[in-house]
Amino acid sequence: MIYSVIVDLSASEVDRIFDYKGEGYDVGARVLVDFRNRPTEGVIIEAKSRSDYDESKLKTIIRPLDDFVAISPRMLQLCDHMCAQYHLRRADALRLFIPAEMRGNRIKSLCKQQICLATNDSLDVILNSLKPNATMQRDLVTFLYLNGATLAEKINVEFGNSALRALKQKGIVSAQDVVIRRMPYSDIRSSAAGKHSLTASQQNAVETVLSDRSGRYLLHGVTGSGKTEVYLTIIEKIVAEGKTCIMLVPEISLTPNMLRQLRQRFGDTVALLHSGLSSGERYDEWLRLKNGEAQIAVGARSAVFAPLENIGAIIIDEEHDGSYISDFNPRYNTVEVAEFRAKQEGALLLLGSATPSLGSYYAARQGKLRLIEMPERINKQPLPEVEIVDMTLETRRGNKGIFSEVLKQRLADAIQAGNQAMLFLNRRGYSSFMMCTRCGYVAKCEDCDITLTVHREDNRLKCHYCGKSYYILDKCPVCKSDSFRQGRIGTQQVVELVNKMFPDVKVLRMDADTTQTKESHGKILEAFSRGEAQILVGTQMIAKGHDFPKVTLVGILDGDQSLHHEDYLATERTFQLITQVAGRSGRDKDVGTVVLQTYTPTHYCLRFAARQDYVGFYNYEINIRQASAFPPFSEIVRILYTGEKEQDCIDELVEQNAAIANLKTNEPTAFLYLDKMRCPLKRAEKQYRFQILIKLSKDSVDRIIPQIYAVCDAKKRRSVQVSIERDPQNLS
DNA sequence: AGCACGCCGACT
DNA sequence: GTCGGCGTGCTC
Repeated sequence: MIYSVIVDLSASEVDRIFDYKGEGYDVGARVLVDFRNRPTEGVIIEAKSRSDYDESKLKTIIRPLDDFVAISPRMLQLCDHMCAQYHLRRADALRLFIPAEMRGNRIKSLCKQQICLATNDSLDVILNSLKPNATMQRDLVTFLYLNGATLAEKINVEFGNSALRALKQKGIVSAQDVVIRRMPYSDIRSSAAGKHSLTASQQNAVETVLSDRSGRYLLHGVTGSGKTEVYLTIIEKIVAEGKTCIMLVPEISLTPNMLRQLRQRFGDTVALLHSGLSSGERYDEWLRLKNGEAQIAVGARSAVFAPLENIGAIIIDEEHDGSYISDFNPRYNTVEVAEFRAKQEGALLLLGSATPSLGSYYAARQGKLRLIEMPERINKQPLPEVEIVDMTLETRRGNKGIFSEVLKQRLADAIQAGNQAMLFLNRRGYSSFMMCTRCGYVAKCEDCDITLTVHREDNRLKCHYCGKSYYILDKCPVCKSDSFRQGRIGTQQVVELVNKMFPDVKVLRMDADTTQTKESHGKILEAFSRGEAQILVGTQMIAKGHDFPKVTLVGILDGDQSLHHEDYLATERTFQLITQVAGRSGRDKDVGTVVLQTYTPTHYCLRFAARQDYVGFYNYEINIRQASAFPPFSEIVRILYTGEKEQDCIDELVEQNAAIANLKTNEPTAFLYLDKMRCPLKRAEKQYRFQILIKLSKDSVDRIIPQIYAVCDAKKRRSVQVSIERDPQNLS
């Protein structure tokens, strides 16, 4: 038999099929092959009787790598689809389907010694064979008789090693190695959860979704409307019917919360998959799904590749969230992958959000998704009131600070009342740049075209792109002046200012700098939840999904920040972010308030966000998209050229641009836009960056995309990397 | 990716 | 003379 093998090497030059001889292998199995005289891992993607290659030169597969078929036929199909859709290398796409630790033979099953009784005699018989004064041994035997097999480590602690050794010697007990399953967050246990009563709109949502088990739904529910309970009820129903489910949340930090709720309901049938687990945990959880021990997979975007069969439902919470789009090799869109899998399996697909992406809501309006609205919070709590504060007026009144008078007052009120407040600023560090006041020199990263951010805690300048850190400047390297001006305020400085305003109030900060270690994220949130601090300052990290009943005030310090980017997604993102942040306020009995500070108070995005009027925003924005032919009315394609040699990048770009211009002449109506340019981020991590931007009419995409891929595949220079992004989320 | 092959500059 | 730079070609 001839087998087509994809070798596990990530390079465009080996991204093709290599044929090997062998006998008795399954398609989808991982195998070891001799590639270029070195043992290399690969995956069999096809079995055939003939090869196009000279068959006498074929090598033989060395051996199988696992005792099971790692990738199911359906997953191979998905892999094919993704390679065609996103122009991925096979090896990169295949890696998504297998936990990393399986590659390179790195799996270590956790083995521990287990002790059990070696005879079937009754307890009395065993005890009679022991000396009456051997109390430890008698206790241990009794314990094992009552409790059954127990881990040796536990017995050593409770009964001592000598008793155990003596009993082993006598042949009364025996030891064997057992494989222990590592369980992430093992402290989160199932508990007897009471019956959950649903509100009328939750009930309606559940019934609608379950009415068509292979339907596609968009659940639009305002913040605090109880979407999670809808998800859980649906999962309960689907699992009861013997099917499996995938539940996705936007980021790792939100998994413990979702896991807790799932384990409470479904116990050990839940498996967690995300990159924050230890490698052992991840492998064990993956295997539990693979062999059917667990039926529910929960996790961040990679969990969409959970090795489940017979899937009944795929649920994506906060579907608008940018983290569902992988913008790094391999690039893919989780929602699209989920759609493909749901279709394959005849499963239902449920997208949920308080602020659906424009594309999803448009699809729903077009009837491609069934729209379910949950317009009210549970128990009819009002949505928070949003006050827009015009910061230009504050400045004119002489207030140059970052806090408006209104916000200061509201903060003081909240503290006085013993409530909690959150301050949101999407800029970490102390201040955004350091500039010489005499010559205008601004400190930049050596490897990136990025101005360095001042960090006061460790007194360094840091590049927020590559992470490189530098000494803070005491003299301007150009004109030797020692006078500097600092840029816009970041979260570190906000904490400092709040401490000055309210010296007795405890403040916590949550941003990428304070959440470097694995658990720090949860620790900060728990501390705030327990009331250890009254104010939480943070970046967009604090915007998502967390529920703090005592928060009655949310301050958005710079509502404009993400608004005035020139990319077409800026307003959509700003709306989502502000709505999500505002939704943190007033989740319990007290009405929440939100103070939204901005220099452009009349901007439609902020007006709609302040009223939490998603549909109003949608209608306005979708008109703009239609008028300007931006997605979802077209598709943007970006071809990115990166490399350390600037001229090589330019040469490659110019050649390929000519080829694409050629395509355009043949298909003038397909190309709504075509241009080449240096990227706004000119250089990153020592690599120069250039791009071709293309806007394709929706109906021509499927025809044109393969032609564009072909142009890029004809790349000539080895020093240049070419990557293609469909509907890129950031154009930097 | 990773390695061998092959062709030019600056050293013991 | 030769050590070593990295452009080029190839892997079933």
